Amino acid sequence: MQTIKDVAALAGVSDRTVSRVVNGEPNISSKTRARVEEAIARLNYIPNLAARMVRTNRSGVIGLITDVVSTTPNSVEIIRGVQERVSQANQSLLIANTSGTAEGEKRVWRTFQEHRIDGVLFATMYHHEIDFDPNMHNIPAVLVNCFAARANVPAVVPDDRDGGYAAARHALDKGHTSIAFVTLNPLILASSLRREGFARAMAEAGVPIREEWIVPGISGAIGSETMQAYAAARQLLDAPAASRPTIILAGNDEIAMQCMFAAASLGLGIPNDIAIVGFDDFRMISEQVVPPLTTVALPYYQIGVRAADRLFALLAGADEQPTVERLPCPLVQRAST
Amino acid sequence: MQTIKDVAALAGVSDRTVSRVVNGEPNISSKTRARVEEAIARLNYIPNLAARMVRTNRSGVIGLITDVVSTTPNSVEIIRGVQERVSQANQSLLIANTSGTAEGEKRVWRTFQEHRIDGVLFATMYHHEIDFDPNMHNIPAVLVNCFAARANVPAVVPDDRDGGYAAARHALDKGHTSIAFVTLNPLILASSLRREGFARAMAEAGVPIREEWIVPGISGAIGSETMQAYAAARQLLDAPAASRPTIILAGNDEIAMQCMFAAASLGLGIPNDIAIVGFDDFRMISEQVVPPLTTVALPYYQIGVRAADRLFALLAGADEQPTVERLPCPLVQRAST
DNA sequence: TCTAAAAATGTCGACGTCGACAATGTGATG
DNA sequence: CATCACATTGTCGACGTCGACATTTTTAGA
Repeated sequence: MQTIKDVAALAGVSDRTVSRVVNGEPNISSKTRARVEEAIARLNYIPNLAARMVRTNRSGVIGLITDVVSTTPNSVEIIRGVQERVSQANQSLLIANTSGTAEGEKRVWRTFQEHRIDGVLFATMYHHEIDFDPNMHNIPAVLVNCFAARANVPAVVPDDRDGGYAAARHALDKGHTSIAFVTLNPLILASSLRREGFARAMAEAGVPIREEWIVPGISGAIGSETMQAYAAARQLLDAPAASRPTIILAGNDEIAMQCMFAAASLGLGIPNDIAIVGFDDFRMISEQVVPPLTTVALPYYQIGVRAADRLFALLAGADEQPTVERLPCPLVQRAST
Repeated sequence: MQTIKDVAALAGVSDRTVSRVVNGEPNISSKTRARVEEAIARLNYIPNLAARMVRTNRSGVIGLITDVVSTTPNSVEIIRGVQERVSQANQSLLIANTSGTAEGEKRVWRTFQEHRIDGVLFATMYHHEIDFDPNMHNIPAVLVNCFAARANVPAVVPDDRDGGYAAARHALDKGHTSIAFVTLNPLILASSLRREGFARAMAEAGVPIREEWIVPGISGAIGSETMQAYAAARQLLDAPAASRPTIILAGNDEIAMQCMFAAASLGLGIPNDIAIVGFDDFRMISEQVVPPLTTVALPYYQIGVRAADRLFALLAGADEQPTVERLPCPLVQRAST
């Protein structure tokens, strides 16, 4: 592999001058620059980042730790968003996942430290609170889709409350007042947040909430939950038109899909007999069900972008106050409402 | 950050001895090793990979190039499989994607070369033939979910033909003879392969193929295709019981899902009135539709594992003959058949 | 006990790059 | 034409590690 010295020899200058050209330093005569650049091109020289790093002690690498997020389809978008910014900043992205185990997490941190990464993004599959001590690893970090319990760590999360509000608001705007809510597992943070937003919108509109129409579509301990949205929806819908809901807000798109199957099994048409609103905007479902699903989009791509931005700001010493940043969840209107 | 010399000083040995301990070299007295290890632990010393690399000229980093694969949910499993092996081998994984553009691909290769990665996995979203010249970049490479047109490059792909065969075989085993096939976009390689497998199973069983029951569920130029599985399935199923198929094989799980909606819209029960077999085993769909979907699983995780294995073999100089390796697509039985 | 082989440890320098500083070239000014 | 400021280029060595080789210590056999 060619080194900076080979280039220097060919161009007839010192290696230091080549280094200056490569790094775009000022005060190079345009004639010299041209000669060096030609030599670089001719030799197909590519700088050795490792050597640079040994010298400068900055790696230009950002680490992304995921619990199992890189495994879960809906949050792959986070990675895309991060990558977008990382490559814009001419840095590289090292991805590792902990498999959700403490041992795995230890291994990952070690790898990152061996690489002397400049900063870390820590992403989780579910939006939830975690126990994260930023001082433990001594590497600038931004949390993604989660936030720190004790410490003050910058974090970027979806505004689930806002999303729940948007879903309910949409139902109300469409003139519905008989509104059911088939929720996520109540143990999940997103579940309560979305429900809060829902409740606020209902209160604002002065529409009473029918508690018996708020039922879990998923339940059980995390990690071994059961899906029961189909049964729940059937029970809600198996009633005379006058005494059943006219719209179902679903905790996520899978729940919404099961609700659609339930409606179909009862011969109810969507959206005329029963309207349905999903959550997450997981395209493979929301765009492919029949009819396509109106749903609240989780801004995963944007979350990735913002998280990367904030990390770079942190690295640049921009004194961004460490806070939890909540990104809005916009409603995507399709044919199910 | 602590260096090997700090450790050496604390342990009262030479830095070279510490290096030997760190790298597990033989011929170290257990007493010395213990002293060194204690010093390492006490100082929380972590080796500097960049420095090691400058010296040894091996980076311990594998690059994964994806076109947009890291974006697509179903093949995230590839990444998981790769990561499994990479971390087992104590290496790191650098992931980059080309966004599908030539410019992006160039950028990614440059990044990889700057990092002096040891080898590359090149993964694509769709199983298809690509134009890949292994000599161009001069880095050992294994193709994933694609294969090289001209050159002889090791590749790992799903055996779509085998999968099509498995689906048809399953239908036949269940006693069906009125078998319809709602296919992928015919322009896609997987589409023809799956269909070939289907045809072979039918021929072997001596069951004639009804050409009018083989209809595309997706069509249009790649990148701007339209989904029409729902309409296609309705047309197939909107007929008296005697003159309609008893089972539909779907080109993928999304198509299968649309077929299920079509069946429901006609008041047909699954699997009694009409059975349905999917393809891909994309869990978010296959496990959540009602009833859960019998489907042919794409072995993405295994593909990732094998690809990584072959790359390491290549790096170790094991003269694995460069061939396309096809991994089987097992049928997953659920309630839709 | 002595000797040779094997085991354990140390010394030195190079890997490719860039920071610190030195040296040279260039042009403007008086 | 001397002087000075500034632009341009070069020299040297260090970053942290490990390969090559040298030296010292231990072990085994006679």
